[in-house]
Amino acid sequence: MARSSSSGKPITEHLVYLLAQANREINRQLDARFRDEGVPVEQWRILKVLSDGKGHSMGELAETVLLNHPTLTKMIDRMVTDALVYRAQDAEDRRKVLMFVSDRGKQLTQRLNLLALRQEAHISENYGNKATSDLKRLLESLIEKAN
Amino acid sequence: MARSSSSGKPITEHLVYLLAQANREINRQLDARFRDEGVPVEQWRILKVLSDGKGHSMGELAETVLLNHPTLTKMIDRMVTDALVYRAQDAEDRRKVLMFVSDRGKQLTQRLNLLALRQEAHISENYGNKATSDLKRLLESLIEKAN
DNA sequence: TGGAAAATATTGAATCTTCAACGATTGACG
DNA sequence: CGTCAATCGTTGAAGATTCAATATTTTCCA
Repeated sequence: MARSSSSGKPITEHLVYLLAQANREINRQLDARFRDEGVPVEQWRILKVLSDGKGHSMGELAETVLLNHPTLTKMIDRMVTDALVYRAQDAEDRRKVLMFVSDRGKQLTQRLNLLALRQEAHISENYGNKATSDLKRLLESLIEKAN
Repeated sequence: MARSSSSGKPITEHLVYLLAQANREINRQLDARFRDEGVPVEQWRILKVLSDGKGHSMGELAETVLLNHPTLTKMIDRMVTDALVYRAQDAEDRRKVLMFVSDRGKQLTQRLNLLALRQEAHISENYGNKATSDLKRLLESLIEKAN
């Protein structure tokens, strides 16, 4: 006890560490499922958001896909090169750029959605339905409070 | 209902997204607290693990601080430059490099630990003691199952 | 023992991300 | 109206991460 006061509690007991660890692990597993499609998880997020067919501005998109602006701009550049999405200028506010998903992008999105749903199902099975939904609920409310 | 089957459930309902979002947010807040010390959260993890005074090999360290080997090697290079840690060859197994924290590193670690504990306290307050410990418990068991 | 295979850490090149600065457009308001 | 500040997205340079390949040491076992 004497010595442990200076070293603090172990890192594995910090929420910030547990979140990082869980995130890393789950993200990795999804990445592994996406391997064949060669698409990083971030691009799936982008595609998924755009798949409502409406145009989304870069700013809004950056916010919801958890990337900062310059990172998103360059990731979108790559996706445009791959013909997954395209840009259009917003007529209402010409500072804005609206992003849309292409047909090719839509097809890819569906394949990725399927892989993601399989992962969720796999987690629910191994980890338990209740635990999974409890965890989600807690995360949602943590996120809400954190803002 | 008709249309939503092709678009799948919203991304905000995916565990993998909620984890990413929560992790990003909490990590950011800690980073903000570390701002004055100019130390990224990853370096705090390294310092904290090393602060038991024992030598830790690069492999073991990489595992527990959630970095892959080359990333860790280069981050350690920077920390050596900043005189926070130092390397020593393992006498038992000369393939291994053992990492130790310096005195300067120890002092920094204590300051960072304090900031991290304040964050935890702040979260517990705003988010609730029970919710916090429930969340931790669920994360721990998710991580366990995921391996 | 000797030599192939595995384990450990590092390196260099390529890729990705971030930071600070910029250009263009819109909004605010004197 | 005119101009000054704020918003939006992009860019170029710097910094960090990753992938594949390498060097070194140890382990295994024929």
